[in-house]
Amino acid sequence: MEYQKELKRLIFDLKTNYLPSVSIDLVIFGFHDGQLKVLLLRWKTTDKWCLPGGRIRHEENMEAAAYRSLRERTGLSEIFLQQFHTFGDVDRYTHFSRHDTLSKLGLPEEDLKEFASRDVSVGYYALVEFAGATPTPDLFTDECCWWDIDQIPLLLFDHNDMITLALKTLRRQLSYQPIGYNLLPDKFTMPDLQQLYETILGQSLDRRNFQKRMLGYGILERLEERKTGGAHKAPYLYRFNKENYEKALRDEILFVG
Amino acid sequence: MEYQKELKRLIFDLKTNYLPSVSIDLVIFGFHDGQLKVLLLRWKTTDKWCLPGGRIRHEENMEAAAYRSLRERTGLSEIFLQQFHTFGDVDRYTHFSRHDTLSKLGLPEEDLKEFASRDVSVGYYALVEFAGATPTPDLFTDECCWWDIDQIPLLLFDHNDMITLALKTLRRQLSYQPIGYNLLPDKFTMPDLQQLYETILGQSLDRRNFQKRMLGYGILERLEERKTGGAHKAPYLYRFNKENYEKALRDEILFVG
DNA sequence: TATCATTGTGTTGAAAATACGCATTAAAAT
DNA sequence: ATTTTAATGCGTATTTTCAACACAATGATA
Repeated sequence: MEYQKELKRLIFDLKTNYLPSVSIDLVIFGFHDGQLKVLLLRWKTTDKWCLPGGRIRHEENMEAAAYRSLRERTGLSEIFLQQFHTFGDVDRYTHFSRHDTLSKLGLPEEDLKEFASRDVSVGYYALVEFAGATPTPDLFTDECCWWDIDQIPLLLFDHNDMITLALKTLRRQLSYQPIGYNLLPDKFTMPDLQQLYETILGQSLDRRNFQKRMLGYGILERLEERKTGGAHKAPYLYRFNKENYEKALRDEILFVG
Repeated sequence: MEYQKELKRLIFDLKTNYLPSVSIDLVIFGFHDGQLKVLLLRWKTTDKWCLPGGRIRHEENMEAAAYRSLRERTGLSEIFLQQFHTFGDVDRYTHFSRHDTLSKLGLPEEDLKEFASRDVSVGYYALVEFAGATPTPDLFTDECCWWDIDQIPLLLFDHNDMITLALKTLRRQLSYQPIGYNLLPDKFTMPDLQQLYETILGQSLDRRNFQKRMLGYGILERLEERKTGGAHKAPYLYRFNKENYEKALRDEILFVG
């Protein structure tokens, strides 16, 4: 059985080359059709979903490990990635037994014992451009795809809690840092940007005040082009001024909140 | 040599009963004489200082492990404790070699190898009442005492960075949560509270506006007593209304910022 | 060419944050 | 005992920010 062999090799690799007791979980946010989405994986031979994750190599910085996992699941690099919390409860595996879940992979009991032991997990959230990502499952999973944030099912482990906290952190971050650089295409309209903010915050904002504030921060460049094709008045296209955008990120200027 | 024996036992205990690869570091803030203080430990037989820390038992929640370490260093429980960041760089041991530092303990080379390997460390910060704490060193350290926040020396490992980030997080927290419950004595004056805020924020605030805002949040109860003894007009004593204080913590109402 | 929904810009009023005035007070100085 | 001093308690203006709303401009559609 080719798969079992590969799995064996993977387990051996994990045991020897990666830090024990610590794992990484990723809440990857995308934005499409006015909806905030999260990338989920379906556990092999089950109908249960979970967050993508990874582990840290012995000679690898933790953040680099998170970026690596992100790249493996989406094909993207150069992405906004932010650590938001580390989860260390013993009973992080409430909804479904971790032992049972892992046994579905067809692991021998000896490996299960070690593998199913308790981990501390560092949570990161990422903001990626929906269109550019190529969702790719890993060896533990059959399927990888986007889910609407308000239609997430009951997930494996404590992953529902992770998404909730990631979103809460993201919303708070919105109040002191700009957002959108990795979520929107290079050129976008003001309504696009506003819809992004509204989706993340879960509330509608006044169109005119929003525009005023955004322009006031000096992180946007208005292009001469307009977005044609849609009905009615054609809106201007904007682009982020990367320099000012990153300065705003550093300085943590107050934003919409 | 009794100490070597005890150290051996400790190392064995750590290897068998605690999670490998993960440690906890604590930035314990106190407030005294108008100064923000941090609790530091002096590494055995050296003049180098570091943050207190600990490890997680296999069947112990991570937060419980942090509380346990906090209790061991200060004698205090029931304390404000908050996770602020997890540090996972490979070269977290820049200023001083981790191998050399650990060898000062008199460890045999075999233990050193395993023990000096790279850890991921979860950082917590705590706010404690200065007067109530009893600083206590551990087996790795000779001395445990408070340092003024602006007189911290070059510390072992990446502990200077940890303090910087903890303080940054604390300052940010101040903008959406009340503070002081575990930093001030039971009864305190408005100037006491203001001085605490000013010290943490590193800037002076208008006395009258500060009072107005604080009273407006409804987390303070003014007592009939006044604080006598000092020169000039005697200020009222206040006490936190625990119920409202904790409600404000939960609701994350906006505060001074 | 008129219609329509949406965009771009400006104005106004309320609310909040900030700056500042002054009488009161308790210890210290005279 | 009286005056002085410096800090407290409470109050009022001023400025700034935020939220609500009005209206002209635009470009595809009918």
